[in-house]
Amino acid sequence: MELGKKLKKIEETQRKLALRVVESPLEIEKVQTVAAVDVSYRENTARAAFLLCSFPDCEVLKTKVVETEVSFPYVPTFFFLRETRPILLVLRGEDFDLLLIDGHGKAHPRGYGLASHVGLLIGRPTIGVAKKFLRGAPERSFVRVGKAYVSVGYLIDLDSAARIVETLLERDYPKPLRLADRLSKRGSL
DNA sequence: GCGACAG
DNA sequence: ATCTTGTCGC
Repeated sequence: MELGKKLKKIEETQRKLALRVVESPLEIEKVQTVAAVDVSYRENTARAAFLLCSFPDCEVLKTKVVETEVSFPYVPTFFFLRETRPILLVLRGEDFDLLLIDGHGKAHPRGYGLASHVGLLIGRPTIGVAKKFLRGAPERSFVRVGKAYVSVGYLIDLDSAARIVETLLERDYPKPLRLADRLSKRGSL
């Protein structure tokens, strides 16, 4: 089956899974640790970085890096096909109260971006944090915090997500994600 | 056919 | 995301 046809089927899957995204307030007082993940590429290798820090202080508690073969090309609005695997790999065995992901959650044409997909798979609260707006995102599905576009990933609501990202903001971008980005690109902090 | 489009 | 020189500004 050609790629276009496959993507059509995947679109349907995204719409179906979007219905299973749980959106609910998260008690910020109970958040003690926040994790962030980011992925960088080098030829056919994806390098996923995991960073755990305390909340709200954001003291780095742990870092981890794993590499894996890249399995899918980057296709806008199908970004999750490319990054889900490396992310699940680096998250294996890790624990945290909340996860920040470099990509959109509900701020997506079908209301189901990478952050929602990862959240649904691991059953933990996730927040989508992107640097750019994605054409086709539903009205009011995101909020601007600093320079970031924040949206609901899973098990959280937009209000809680915005407040948490606000708390972690450093130079207009959440610190854990900046560190995870550096970690994935350089291999160390 | 052309343009736009998370990372 | 990644490839990359010089250049502008604080």
